[in-house]
Formats: sequence, structure tokens, C-alpha cells
Amino acid sequence: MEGEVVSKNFIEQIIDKDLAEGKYEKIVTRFPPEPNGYLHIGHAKSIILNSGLAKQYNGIFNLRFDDTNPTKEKTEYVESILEDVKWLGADFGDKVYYASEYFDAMYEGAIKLIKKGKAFVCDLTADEIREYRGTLKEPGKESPYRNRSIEENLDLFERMKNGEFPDGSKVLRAKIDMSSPNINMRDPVIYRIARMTHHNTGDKWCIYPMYDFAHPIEDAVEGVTHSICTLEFEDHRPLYDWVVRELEFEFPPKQIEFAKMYLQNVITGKRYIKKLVEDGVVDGWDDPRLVTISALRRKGVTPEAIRMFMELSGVSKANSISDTAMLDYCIREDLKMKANRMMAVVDPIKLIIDNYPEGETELLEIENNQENEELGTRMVSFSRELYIEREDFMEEPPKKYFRLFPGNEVRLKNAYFVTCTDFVKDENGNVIEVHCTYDPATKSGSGFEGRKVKGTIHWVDASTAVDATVRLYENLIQEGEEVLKDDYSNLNPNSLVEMKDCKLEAAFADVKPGERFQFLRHGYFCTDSKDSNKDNLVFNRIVSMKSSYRPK
RNA sequence: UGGGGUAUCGCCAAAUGGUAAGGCAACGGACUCUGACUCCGUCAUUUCAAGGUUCGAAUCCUUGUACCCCAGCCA
Repeated sequence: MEGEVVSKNFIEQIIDKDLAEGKYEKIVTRFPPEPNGYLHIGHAKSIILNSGLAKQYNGIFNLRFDDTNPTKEKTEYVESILEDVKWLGADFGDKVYYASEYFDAMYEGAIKLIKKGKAFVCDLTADEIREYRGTLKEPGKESPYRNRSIEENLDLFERMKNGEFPDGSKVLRAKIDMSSPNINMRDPVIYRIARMTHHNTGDKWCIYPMYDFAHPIEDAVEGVTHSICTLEFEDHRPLYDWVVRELEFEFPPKQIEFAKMYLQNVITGKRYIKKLVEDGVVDGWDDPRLVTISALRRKGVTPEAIRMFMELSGVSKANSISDTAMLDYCIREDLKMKANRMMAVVDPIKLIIDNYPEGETELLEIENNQENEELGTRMVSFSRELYIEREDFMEEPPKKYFRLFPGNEVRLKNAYFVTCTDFVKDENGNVIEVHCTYDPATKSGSGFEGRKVKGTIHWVDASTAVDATVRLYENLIQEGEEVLKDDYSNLNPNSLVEMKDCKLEAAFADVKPGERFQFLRHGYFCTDSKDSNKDNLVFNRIVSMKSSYRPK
């Protein structure tokens, strides 16, 4: 870490320059979600970027709900967002900001514009405004209401606020340039009439500011220095700057855009996730097949892993789609040292040690994680009848198969060497039982050096093993090459695999919801914080292990 | 000839005119009480293309090409 030359991303370079020029003493960033859904991995990038920058530069990071459109917003969403941002570890101080707290300031700002002759009340219908706006290639034309007097505008706007006009009948527009090649500058609507109960301000207002007008004000009022948003707002920057300039803020914030985070083979995009939830394709916003923050949390992904992933992914202005393998790597990397390594047999087959005394049981003390002894040890019972993984035995092994087959000796992880002597098949020819003998001299930890063994396999004591369900998730997404935008019908929801009849070590009986484990050779799992109880343990798969053994 | 962006390894991504970092993935090999982990090694004579300037170009100029965003009283 130390001494390493880490190149700065383009945003850090901008900040460095601003700081060097003495523009700011302290930077202020913000994460401004609209509370209209749950946060997902894409938002995590913004949260981690913005809060990370504030931390790195000893600045301030604000969490602000951009709640200027009550038709889409719900308190449920602000609560979940709050929880997710906290969970991710972003330090937003002890205050949560709401754009709706600035409605008065925004109203005053609008009046200021009117008084400067920079805004007017327009009676055109929504359709007419669209027509007058022109097209991408042709300029628009001016509204017939554009030249109303300041007095008339002031009067009309006040009456809009007082509820004298029906919804949609009038809007307040900025007076900029109808022939601008940038459509956002063609007299954009900055206030609309909408009688909706706001989750925060109730029925106090019947006019609400539009994003392009509200956002720069929110930033400026909070003293935000660097307003970092995604690429699609690039075209809005001239308008952002216009608002900040016309309203004459002393310390105008600066908007900087970066490319969104997309992940290969998963659905990002609030809109699509929302549809899956609403249509009942998934269980809810935290369905582990999704990549919402709550789903990742439920699956057992750590905030540290998500942060590492964002750091590794970097920030740029190039549209890109990150590989989920990188996220998996971060999860593995983070959990490697802090998850207990437990034994679980997912597809059990019985192993009988013929020379082990019947009815006898011994307790083995097993380290929870050989690479981190702080995690302590646990006691696991061992006796004559065990379960092993079905794939760990082969009647006729291929070349380079190191596990159990007739005549071969392997190590039972944390226990003894065992030599396969026989096996039993049912009437269908399926192996149902494997027999072996063990060598008491080879006990784990005894320092036995007599001979080496090529393979080691995991196991579980048949008499004490706990039954459990393990869920393997594939991230929910499309089949084939096309990433769906509108064609949501092609989504394949059938990527959840539940494996019942799993056998786990007895030690798992007192596992707590949300705890994470590495199941040897099966990857990393988390006890499902929703479904787990002592009688029926449920584990969600976080990421799988890599395996270079591929029998053919 | 609407405007605004972006193009560097399979995937992210540095390099700010001085001779293409790094990570993920992949592939070899060593090690191993799991074939994981760890460790070592390999992986862009070339930066969308073609010209040009320069002792020197991913970086500057010219001309193209591809992809993304914008016509909500959404954010």
C-alpha cells in the first residue's frame, strides 16, 4: 500500500487543481437520491465516490433526498436509502438533507428570476410546449407568453402558488434561448403545478420546482463545491451554470460528470428492478438475485467488498461494463480472512469407517480459519459413519483424480487418513455407501509424517449433522447476448437453485442469521437473515470458489 | 455540417509530447490438511482508422469511423 504510486482519477485531478488555485478551503460533496426506489450497486458507486472524496480531502459529504416530485416518492424509500447508505459506511454526519426543505428558497429564487426578466409564466399546454420546443435539428420558437410584463409574471406566479390554477394549466419557464442547439436551454420549465401530497411537506405546496432549477439551488445552499453526477446530465450543465449565475450565488458549485457503473450479466437500472419487484418475478427488493444494496447485504456481501470493488473499478467518463468476476474477487478477498471455514456436504453420500469402533464418538478441535487464528476453534464430532460429497468418490477415477476411489487413501480434512476398501450400489447402480478404514496414527495435528496423500476431502458426522437448505443464485438477467432494455419478458427468473438435504457440521446449529462462512470447495455463504432459524438453516451463496479441477 | 460525450489487452483502467502502469480474467509452474489460498512466471513493438507535425506522438494537427446521451410540466 504505502509508497505505491496511485494515479489520481480525473475528478481528483480537478479537485487538486481547484484546491491549488485556492477556490475552496474545504470541499463538499453530496449524494442526492430521489426516494423513488431502492438503491443498487450503481448508486453504491456514487455514494462511495462522493463520500470517499470528502473523506480523502478532509471535506464534507451530504446525504440529500432530492424529493421535488411527490408523484414518485415514498417514505418507504427514504428509509431504505438511509439504511443502505449507512450500511455502506458513508459518513454523512448527523444531518440528512431534503431538497423539500429548500422549497421556500427555490420559490424566492424563481421570483428573483422573474424580477430580472429571466423567467415567465407560460400558458401553453404540455403538448404545445413540446411543439414549440422544436426538434434536435431544428430550433424552437418562442412562446406567445414569453413577453409578459414582470408585474404580470409576478402576479401569475404568486397565484400559481396560491392554487388559483388547475394542475398543468400554467408553468414557470426560464427565459433563455429558443434557438439554442442545446434543447435544455430552450426556455426550460422550472416550476409546474401539481396538487400532490408531498411525503415531507404535505399539502403546503401545489407548485413544485423541476430538477434543473432545483438541483443547482440545493447544491449552492448546502455549499456543495463539487456536484458529481452521471454522464447523462452533461447536457444540463449549461443550464445548471445558468441558474447558479442568474441567482448570483457567491460560491457557485461545479458539476462534474462520470460514467455509470454497469455490471455484466446483471440488471442494473432502477426501472427494470422495480418492474421485476412489482410483477412479482422476484420476492422483493432484497431478493438475492438482484444487485440492490439490500439484496447484496442479505446475500452476505460486505460493504468492504463493495468499496474495494468500486476502488478497483475506477472512475472515468468512458461508458463501461464491469465484469462480475471482479466483484466476486473483492468479496472473496474480503471474506478470506474473516469468514469461518466450515464443512458442509451439499450432495451427501455415506462413508463408513469399518475399523472405527461402533458407538464411539470423538470431538475434534478445529480451527475456524487456518489463516486467521483470531477466529478461534470449534469442536466437531467424528465417528464411524460420516457423509462425504458424492463427487469426492469415484468408482473408476479418471487420470489425476486425487480423491476417494477403491484402494486410494485420502485425508479427511481435520481428521484422519482413510483408505477406500469397498462401496455399495443400489438396484439402479448408484453408489449409496462407501466403505473405508482409517489409520489412527494419522490424526490431524498429531504431526504424522509417515506418508503423504494427494487428496483431502471434507465430511460431516452422520450422527450429529444438521440438515439445511442451501441456495445457489445466479444473478438474475437475460439469456443470450442482448441486454434487455425494454424487452423484459426475456428475463430468466429461474436461476435460483435450492439444494435440500445438505448436511452441515453440528457446530452450525447455533449459527446466527447474517453470519458468513466459507464452505470448503463450495464457496462463500451467508445464513439468510430472513429465512434462517435453528430448525431449518438456509444459506445464500455469495460467490463460488474457483476450481481448476474439471473431470472429463 | 443539431448539440454534448467517449474510444488504450477478454473486462476495468493509468500514462498530461520522452519511448504503453496496475487490477480482474486467462494460461503455465511451485506449494498445499481440498485442486482453494499463497507464491513465481506469461499475457498491447502498440493505443478506433488513415494521413500529417516532431529527434521523439496514445498524447498535437487533419480527415474519417464506431458507440453513448439529449426533443418529461421525471430525476
